[in-house]
Amino acid sequence: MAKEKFYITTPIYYPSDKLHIGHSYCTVATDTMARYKRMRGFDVKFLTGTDEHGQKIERIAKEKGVSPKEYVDGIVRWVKELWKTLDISYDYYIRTTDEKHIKAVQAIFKKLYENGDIYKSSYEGLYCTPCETFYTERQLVDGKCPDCGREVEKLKEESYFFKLSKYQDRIIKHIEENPEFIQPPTRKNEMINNFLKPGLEDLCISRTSFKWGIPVDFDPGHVVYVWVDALSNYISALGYASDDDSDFKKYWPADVHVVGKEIVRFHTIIWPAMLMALDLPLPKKVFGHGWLIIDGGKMSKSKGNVVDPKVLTDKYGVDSVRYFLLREIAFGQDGNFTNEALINRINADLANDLGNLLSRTVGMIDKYFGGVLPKEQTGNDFDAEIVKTALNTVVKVEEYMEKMLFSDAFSEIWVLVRRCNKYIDETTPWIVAKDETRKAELAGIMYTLSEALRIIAVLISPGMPNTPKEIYKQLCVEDDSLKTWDSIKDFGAMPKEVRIEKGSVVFPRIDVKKELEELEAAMEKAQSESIANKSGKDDKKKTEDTEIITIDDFSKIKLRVGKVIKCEKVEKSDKLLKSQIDIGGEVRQIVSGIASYYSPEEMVGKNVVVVVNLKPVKLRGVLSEGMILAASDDSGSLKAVTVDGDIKSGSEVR
RNA sequence: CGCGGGGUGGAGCAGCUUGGUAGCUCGUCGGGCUCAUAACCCGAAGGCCGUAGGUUCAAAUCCUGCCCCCGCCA
Repeated sequence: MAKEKFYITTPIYYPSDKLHIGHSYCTVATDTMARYKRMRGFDVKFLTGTDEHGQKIERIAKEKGVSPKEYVDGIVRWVKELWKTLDISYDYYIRTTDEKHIKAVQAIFKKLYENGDIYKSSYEGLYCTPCETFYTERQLVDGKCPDCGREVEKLKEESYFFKLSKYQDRIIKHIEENPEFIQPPTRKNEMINNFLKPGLEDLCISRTSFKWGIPVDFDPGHVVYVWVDALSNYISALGYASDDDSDFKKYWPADVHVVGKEIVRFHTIIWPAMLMALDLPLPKKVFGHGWLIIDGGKMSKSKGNVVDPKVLTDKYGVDSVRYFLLREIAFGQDGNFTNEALINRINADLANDLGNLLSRTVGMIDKYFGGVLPKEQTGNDFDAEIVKTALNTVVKVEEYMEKMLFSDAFSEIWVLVRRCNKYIDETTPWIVAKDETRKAELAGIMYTLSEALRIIAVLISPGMPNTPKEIYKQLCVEDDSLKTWDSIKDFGAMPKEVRIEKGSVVFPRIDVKKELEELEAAMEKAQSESIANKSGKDDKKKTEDTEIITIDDFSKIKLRVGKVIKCEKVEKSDKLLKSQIDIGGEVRQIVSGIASYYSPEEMVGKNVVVVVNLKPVKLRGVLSEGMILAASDDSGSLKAVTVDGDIKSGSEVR
């Protein structure tokens, strides 16, 4: 009998830069679901990839002096490495620059055009000529280009439009009638109230203002603009509109598109409309997950608070990082990411609870039985409780996994882990071991623990692909049939004569304080590199387009010499120093992002230049009443502006 | 302005759809145990569930006003 299919996808990521922990989060979650479904006997297709066209990439490549393709090739190599590191078991990697994809998109575009779902008109938008980019009113900063700060102008461009409005009612109906379609359900209201109810506007789907895209084959000069290009990946990857569309016939429609909450809209409105226009079935489910919040704010490259997943996996191992992402944050909601939370989670759950349980079990079998349990075993009063808990855990985990509630699933597994630790306390094997006549009883206790550990290993395998291998190794589970999901439906599948092979500690305890410092330093390094690159570029731009100001403008800025009398690190911040600065009869507290360049001790005694009439702000909850001037170059170094020789604090700088 | 999310013991969260003992993890304190990775097990302290009203025999849970935080990604 043919296996039931399960088609699951991640978004295709935009490779304008390296990916961060947020992308990893999404991909790890999708991978976990894919692995779970495979274990449950599904014929799984797991797709991920990259969305490689567009103006931004064209521009970055130009700045770097390489072709767009060369540029994305480099990033894609890096992305694939990252997925390898994180043990992502994708079945296919789609690149929008693949020939297969390009052909499919052109075919789709043509079909939509021929069906009358696409028409040619003109697109009017606010255009920044130097940046060659259109912006919407809302994107503008003070009515100017958000990128370079210059004026934008209204400009018309000839474009193709997709008749999104035509499908509005059908989409509303579909969403209303299929409560499962948008997950979690809270996102549904947002879509309906914000976009569908006010009315959909037709969608601009081609551009002439840049070249790096898929050409509209019947109208040279036009390239397909993001939506049709990117969203089509889910079917082009399956061979839609190609010579071999067997995969498409087999796997479409997708069982679930896992996406970030910021793109739920595209997947629940635009994508369904496109599919309706193509007369194809809609995906069964779109799951919008939340964001990882860093320091209370959204993670973004411009904020410089991007977390590099490789730093973490290098230090703590893949399974630990995967476990943290899946367990700490309720899928579908935003969640805080901090190094401290990561380490605490690893210590508490993995080292103390699971790792230690394995270690003490294996240790006792070794110590009391020389590594092999005898066949003669008797049970005890507490066994029933373990069996009940184990079987119940399997059922609960299945329920949660089906709903992609990974955090709840793991939480449930740990109920069993803790129950096992408690079981050891209850049965006191170290006392039983002292009585030679109770050997069978002791062996029974060890068997129960071993079997429970095997079940735990199977349960965690979708989320943690490596740890089970180590557990099986130490418990000498070689038979693959004991590693399947079906094998944990009954307690006791494992042969009674458990053998063990002592191994290394699976999750070593982490010294929180020491590790936190090291980790911050490592992150800091990775970060300052990327910030340096970025600010270097920006600085150059600024020098070039420096606006001329009058002496009056300049005199608005009050600068004074200040002596740093005290300086310390801002708690829980990697970058900030808090200085008390004497600006002549007044001591100001100023917070500055220079901790990577100066130690607090170095700052004390310096005569720095301070902007004294800057509006006070709170940085990380610490009040900053001014700003210390500093110079930085594109190699990433930074030097505070100091005064040549001694001068009274508070002297005005002009 | 509008829209969406959120405000629950020191921290992070669950509970709210289907009103009726406020739950979990970490942290703190006390105890137990010694097989184990200074770990494990038990117990305790700590919450007027943002705020003001309303509905109800009964509200963290439903309704209304207000305050605060986060996001809005064409």
